[in-house]
Amino acid sequence: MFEVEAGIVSGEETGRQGSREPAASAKGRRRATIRDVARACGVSTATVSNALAGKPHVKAQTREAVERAAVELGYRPSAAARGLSSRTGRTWSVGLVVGDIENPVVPKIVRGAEEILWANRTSLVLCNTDFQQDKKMAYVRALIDRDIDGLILVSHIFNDMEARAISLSDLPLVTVNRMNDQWQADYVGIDNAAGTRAAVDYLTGLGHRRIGYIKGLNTSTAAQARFDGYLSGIAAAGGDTDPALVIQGDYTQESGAIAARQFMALSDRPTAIVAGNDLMALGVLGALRDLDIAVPNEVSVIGFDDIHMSAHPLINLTTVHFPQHETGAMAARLLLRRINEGPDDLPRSVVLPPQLIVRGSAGVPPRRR
Amino acid sequence: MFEVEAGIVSGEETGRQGSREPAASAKGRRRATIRDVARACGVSTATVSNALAGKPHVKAQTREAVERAAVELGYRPSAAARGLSSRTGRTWSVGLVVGDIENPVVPKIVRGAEEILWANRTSLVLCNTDFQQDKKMAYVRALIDRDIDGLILVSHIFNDMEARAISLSDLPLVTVNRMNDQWQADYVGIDNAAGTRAAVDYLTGLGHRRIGYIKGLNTSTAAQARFDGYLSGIAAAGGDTDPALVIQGDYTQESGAIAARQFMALSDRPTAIVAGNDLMALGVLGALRDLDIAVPNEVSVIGFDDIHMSAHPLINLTTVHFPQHETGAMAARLLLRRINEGPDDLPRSVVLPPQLIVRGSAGVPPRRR
DNA sequence: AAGCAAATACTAAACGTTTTAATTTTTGAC
DNA sequence: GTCAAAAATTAAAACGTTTAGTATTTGCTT
Repeated sequence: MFEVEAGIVSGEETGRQGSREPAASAKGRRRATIRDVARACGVSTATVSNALAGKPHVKAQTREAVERAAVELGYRPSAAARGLSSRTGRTWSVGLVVGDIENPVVPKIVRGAEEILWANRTSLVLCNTDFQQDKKMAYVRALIDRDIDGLILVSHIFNDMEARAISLSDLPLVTVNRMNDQWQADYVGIDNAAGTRAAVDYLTGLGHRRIGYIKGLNTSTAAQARFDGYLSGIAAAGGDTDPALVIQGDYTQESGAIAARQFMALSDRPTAIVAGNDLMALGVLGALRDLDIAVPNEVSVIGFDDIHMSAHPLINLTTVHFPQHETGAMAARLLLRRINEGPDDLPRSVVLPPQLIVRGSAGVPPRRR
Repeated sequence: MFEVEAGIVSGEETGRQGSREPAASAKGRRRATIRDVARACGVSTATVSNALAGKPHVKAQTREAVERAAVELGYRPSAAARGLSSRTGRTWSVGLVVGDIENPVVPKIVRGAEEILWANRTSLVLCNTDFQQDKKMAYVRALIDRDIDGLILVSHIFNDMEARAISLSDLPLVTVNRMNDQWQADYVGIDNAAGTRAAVDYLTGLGHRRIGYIKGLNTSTAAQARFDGYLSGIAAAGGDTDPALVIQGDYTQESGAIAARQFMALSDRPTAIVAGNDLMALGVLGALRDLDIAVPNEVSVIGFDDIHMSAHPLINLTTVHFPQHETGAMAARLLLRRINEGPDDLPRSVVLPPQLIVRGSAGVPPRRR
């Protein structure tokens, strides 16, 4: 399946030396500690700590000497020791729990969060759960063991029991894309119902009345809200409420393709299909191409999310834009805020507005035969 | 731009209580320490540590008691304290440095690595550098401060000076996709030259002789190798070596589109275009669609990477498959191996084979006018 | 030249583990 | 019962920081 080649050894041999001196061993120098710096400039570790932290009550001259010695020795404080010691014990790291990093919306959210976190010298521990309960729990436990400062959950929540089991009580927490009725946490997401509603309104405005909908996984509140938007749009326009027009998907491209075939097999086909996300919409487009059904002339298609590929000239999908980058950034901002402010202030919700992006996959319905 | 709604406060007020008892404060119980467990079953911390670590020389009865008390109190060892103490001081976390998490190949690599790391109880600190030198350096420094056990660099390397500056000497290191002549590290990647060569051979086999190539960023050894494969393929088939047939791109879709327009403006157009990656190939396809040039009837297009979208019926891109998941997984395996074995064994290189995936974007060249 | 406050620096404890070396307890043979 | 060996446990010393609390120096006032 693959080749393993012997690599090239560059530079000197790494032979072991007999001595076990802590000063400098065969394999590179031991990392300098604060004590080394203190010793180097004849001063106590406390002074080094204060000097380097920019605390007052340190003579300018001493501070300089310490700083010089620190760079000289290449001293860098150990994050672990810091996290342990300080009364305010921050580890400057947060957990980011996602279901599937390969879902195109996720990297954009991650990127948005990373940007803000990086600017605040906080590092990001990425956890991919495959949407498995136990993996999620195990990951969060590991994160708590690591004393992370906070947690961002993308499309995940905890039920009451889980939250209790991992004694989540005072961990700063932000949920993205998934409302949490049971547990107290900040939230950031979009108005999903309004998004789908805009899509449906656009279609009914074009004259469509028979509109199919492909639902996302029903474990998610977002999926439900998007569906609600569909229902309200259909109701408002007096559209067709045939139950055969709603198919359950699972947010994957394949499930979109399957649903499309199912719709097209109907004796009374829908003239338009709205998908719960772009990935399923892409599946629809693919299936329709395979079936040689023209988009939008025979069937209109609208997605949700506005992933990168939807804008490609060969795809050209009309869709509802979900501000992924901003969502991630906002989640990070809320989290840092809560980490700094403590648990005292009320949980906040930030609801970003979705926006219909009109491209070429939706048009007027075909004339009735 | 967005609405901020006051959240709903659930449950009891979080008013401060006067007392400052360490036992149980207003904001949830303090985390149980090993000392608490020890006290709870009248035993020393050393015994608790040994019992929980499954060390020998602990009476079965004691072990049971300790285990019971541990779960009872919800005791979980602090990772930070662990990393600090133990002689073998492992933190069970590694850094993963990528240039751009939004590039579709990256999440798959990340996912592959995550899978292996998770199975080995190691967590993953994600760093997104935007390919900026200073951000890369700062991130790595932060990682080293965190005492990570090892580092995976995706499409990044260090030059000698950088490596020295962060005293990288004994940090287990795996580079992905980018050979490193100066510094000693494990490597995993694919045979890029062979990949492009296969693509070019396929095209020349179909009769193409005038084949355009869009190079990736020339800072990368992978980009160079892919280009070398093109050159050797052209040479082997006696193809056209017009320098106008090679255009420098930057791995983005936009640069692919620009290059395509440039090729099509030529008086003597190429009959086929090979792109250094799929993203640029998608740009080519988009531009050709905009120009109303048929693929593959007028121009054939081949990409490199085989990102998810390339398989979509509307894209249907012939491309060279780069085993992204396996690459990430292998990188993690190599890293864990080196972490466990220590720096003594020779650096290894794993070279995975690329594979030409024939889809619909390449065909026989149009008949000469 | 003494006295005193401010400025500076230091000592020691704390953070939560693991590990070493020492100590106590148990076991089993005589 | 005695004693050595084996087993179980423990006290104490790390690990590398930060931070109270305390001690020293400095510089100014009388």
